[in-house]
Amino acid sequence: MARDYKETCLLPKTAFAMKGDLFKREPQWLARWESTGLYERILARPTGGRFVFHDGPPYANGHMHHGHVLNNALKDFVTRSRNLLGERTRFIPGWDCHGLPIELNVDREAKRKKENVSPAEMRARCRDEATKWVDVQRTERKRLGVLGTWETPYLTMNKGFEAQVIRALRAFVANEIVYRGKKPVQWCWHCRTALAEAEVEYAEQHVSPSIYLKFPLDAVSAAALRDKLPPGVDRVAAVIWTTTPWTIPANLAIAVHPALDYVVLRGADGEGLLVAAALAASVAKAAGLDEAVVGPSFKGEGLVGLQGRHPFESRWSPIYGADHVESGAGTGLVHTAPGHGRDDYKLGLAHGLEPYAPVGDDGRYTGELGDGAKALGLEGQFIFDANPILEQHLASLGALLQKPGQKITHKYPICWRCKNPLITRATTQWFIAMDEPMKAPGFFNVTLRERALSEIDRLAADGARAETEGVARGWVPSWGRERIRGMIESRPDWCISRQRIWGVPIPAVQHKATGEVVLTTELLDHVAKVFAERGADAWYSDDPTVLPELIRCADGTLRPREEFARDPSIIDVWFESGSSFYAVCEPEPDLGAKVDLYLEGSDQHRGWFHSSLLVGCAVLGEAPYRAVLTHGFVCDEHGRPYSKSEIRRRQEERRNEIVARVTGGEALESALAAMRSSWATPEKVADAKKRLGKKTALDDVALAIAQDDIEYIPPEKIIAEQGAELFRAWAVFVDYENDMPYSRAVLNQAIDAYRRVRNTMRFMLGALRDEPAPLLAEVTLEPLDRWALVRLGEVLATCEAAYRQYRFRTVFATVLDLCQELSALYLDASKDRLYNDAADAPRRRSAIATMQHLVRSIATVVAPILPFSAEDVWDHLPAFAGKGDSVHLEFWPTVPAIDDGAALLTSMQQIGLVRDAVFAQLEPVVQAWGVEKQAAKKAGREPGAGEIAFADSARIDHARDAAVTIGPFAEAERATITLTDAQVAELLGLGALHLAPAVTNVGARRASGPPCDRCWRRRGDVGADGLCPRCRHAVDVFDRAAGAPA
RNA sequence: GGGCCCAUAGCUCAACCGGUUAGAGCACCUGACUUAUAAUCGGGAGGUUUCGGGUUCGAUCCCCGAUGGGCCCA
Repeated sequence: MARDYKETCLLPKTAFAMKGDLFKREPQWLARWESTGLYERILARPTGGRFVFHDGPPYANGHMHHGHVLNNALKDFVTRSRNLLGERTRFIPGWDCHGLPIELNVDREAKRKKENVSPAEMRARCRDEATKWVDVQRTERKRLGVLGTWETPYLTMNKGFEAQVIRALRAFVANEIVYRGKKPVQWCWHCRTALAEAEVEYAEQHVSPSIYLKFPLDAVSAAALRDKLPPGVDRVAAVIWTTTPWTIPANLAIAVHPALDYVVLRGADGEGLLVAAALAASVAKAAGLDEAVVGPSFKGEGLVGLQGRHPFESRWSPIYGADHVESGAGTGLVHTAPGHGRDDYKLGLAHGLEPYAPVGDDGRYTGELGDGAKALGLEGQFIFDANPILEQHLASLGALLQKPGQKITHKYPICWRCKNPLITRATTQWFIAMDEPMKAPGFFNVTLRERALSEIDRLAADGARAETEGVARGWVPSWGRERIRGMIESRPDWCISRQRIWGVPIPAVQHKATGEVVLTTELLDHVAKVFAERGADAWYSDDPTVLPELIRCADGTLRPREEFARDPSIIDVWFESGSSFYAVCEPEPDLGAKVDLYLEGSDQHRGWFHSSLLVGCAVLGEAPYRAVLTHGFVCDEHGRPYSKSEIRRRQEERRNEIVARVTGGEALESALAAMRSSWATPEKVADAKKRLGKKTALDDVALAIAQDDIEYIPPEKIIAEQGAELFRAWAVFVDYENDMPYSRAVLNQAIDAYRRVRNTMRFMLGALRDEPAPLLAEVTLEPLDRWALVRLGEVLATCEAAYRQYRFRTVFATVLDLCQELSALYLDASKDRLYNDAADAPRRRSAIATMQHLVRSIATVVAPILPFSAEDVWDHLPAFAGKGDSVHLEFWPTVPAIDDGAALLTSMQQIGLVRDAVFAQLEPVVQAWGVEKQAAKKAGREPGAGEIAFADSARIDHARDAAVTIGPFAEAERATITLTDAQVAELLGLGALHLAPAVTNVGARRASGPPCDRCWRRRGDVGADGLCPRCRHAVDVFDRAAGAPA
């Protein structure tokens, strides 16, 4: 019996596991990186440049959700890749700690315990609450593998940060664009505070009253419309439509669009109803009229200057022209209460109307109400409770066009925190003027809005320039410009005050006697110093030294601080986070106020990017960032936002559908099939039916199916069960510029891609067999190896460019592509020399030197994306000169120049064509062999009894048994292939290949001679011992090394 | 209702300026191998580029409109 030569073959050998077991092992790497000070060591490396990245602070409340995790993964890709490319990049994580959600949590807890808490104590509790969540989120963010200064993050509640916020505010004051004014703001009567734009949410299905209300025109006004009346009409009323009857007591005017067409509609009892022509029919319908009889139409400008009588107050509501009036819904005449609406306010401002808002902090009417409303007993009444009272009253006055009690379901603003409906209410607040010239030296009297807009454009222009250099700067993607521009263009003045406790106080003071309010740079300078030492809590202490001894009033007189009271408002948290570049980066000589990159979700065009831009423009005179990169949102496979509540809603929807179909008589299978359930495998259906048979309620079974079908996979579950690396692989597998699909199926695809890379690395590590490999310079490279290195060079160039443009997907896809190509071609073709050549054979040395270089380079390239696995590879990569203890200490890999690189690429391109032709020809043969083998197995006989005929009738079991002749080749084409026929044959896994210009097609026959017992190749040179000379030599070498001849 | 964006194979993504027959991978079907084996290699099928118009010699790409979806606002 022949010797089993398997042990003499140098088969792959490595301790690098096929299975990552990442979830178990990641914490070990994290611990190691921390204990060896990896982050500091990365930064300590000598580099040519530096890159300033600035973390946008997540809110320190609750656990991290998918969006946060994605965002953190992308940020880590940035930090790690810039460091890899030789730009020293720090990552200082931060948290947004002040603000309403935390305060409300603490408040709720205090109320539950019926405690009366002082502001100072309240703030202390809020600080504890914020600290608690910072700790939770820090653990979660670190677990993802994000590298950074986790022990010294920046917190907006830190003393130094608070002081810098005051200094940022100082810059606005110095620019003379901070003012106090009464303006309508979005107000939450429950939380008793004004809300920022970003704090407002919208309820989709809010139910409001819907009333059409008549304002009878005075005699003069009616006379002006005399020739517009339809027959049978003798008097006219303007008709408005509103969903907020509670604002009627504050009505001061009616708005029409000057360019819109209006008509008088004949109402009941000969009353004329003034409405927009386009809406006459719908108003008639609402009023219960059988038909819409109208007079001649006329432009709205003809109405300007007329007036209607308020239904229950003794005053007139003048009609004004306004562009915001629309003809899409309502009546085309808009009820205007300048104290309760933004457009209303603007219109009132233009015509000298007060922002009249007789509603208090708590949403109850105040004594400012008119006599008519007071007579109704509305004073002290909660406004939403007043709606039906008002409606009833208006109906009794005959002022309503429709029957009372009509409702409308529409989208309505609600408080982000308590979810109660918001109201618009004029209050006294601190504002930053968007359109006042900035007066500080160096700001050239440009308004904040103008400066912000010009900065947006400057960034865009710079981005376009950078693009031609293959770098990403400015707005990335470029439509970010359009988006933020629209917002800055149309935004109102910035309301920066909030009537809450947990935040940075607005350090203004009010003179107790005169009522004068003071907010000066002098005052702010003093307070900033105090906050820097003692924190903003000082504002809430009794200590008088928080204020300067003497405070300068507007007339220049200095008054003692005892005469002043401190402003109880705090600053909008968006102002704080918008100042983060100033608080975190500006003071560090290593960083500076100009940040290279901000990276957040596209919602931050209104949030952090926006507030940072405004603060930057008033503090620095320019945008604080050079590039703004945005990502989309995590969605399910239908493109819907991926959140726990959304998924639960869809699960219930699905359950209901299942229940409805089954109770409707449909069989479970067909119901599921009709619903295209991916879940409905026969086994599962059978199981479900069994459960139904056991009298489990249909509801429960259906819900179980739905929950299985539409699965909610929290990020911590992926991380705990599969590893953070796989979440990172997902993040890089989908396109973050758009919405990112997230589901079990997509995750599995990302995991498969990851495995592909991992296995390719594993094979090459196996080829190295845990032994140091020769360096490239120490071997004579085979053409195939030179080709692999040329390909590596191409991949490195692509990946470097991609990293510079934050196209992480491209990096991963390119590496994955290389792995596929190496696996199918290069590695497959190298197996023979790796396994069967003698250990020190030049061909084999060439291969392992190349593979060592490939592994090392690929691990380094993917390290920013897959830091754990890259480190795993590095750990298993045999030592070489200059090898550091972590892949993350590496710089961007290089490849030696390959002289005949271009020729090799051309060759491989040609060989690709040859390959396609050969495999296509061989396929039916191999296929037939497979069929024969299975038939033989079934019949219980040896395969091959019926010979597979091909070409010269010799059987071909495997491609390596085939000797192929392929043509036609022009001599010129053949000349572009710089490899020999034997080399090409090996590359394709063929026994032999002859590229013959003269032949007109592909021909294959069985390679001649018996196969070598060891390497199984038919080369026609097998000796009497059953081995080819190459294997004979290899076995001799092996035996000599083993010291024992067989 | 408004601003910005997205739509290519069952899924995730490609396709330089408008230019040959729209490409990969996964999944699917199928074969090989047992010397990468919870691995690897070969082959196959799969597209009216969401729909409707327009510009052009030529449109996935440019323009207009519709539909569906997202973010932000009202």
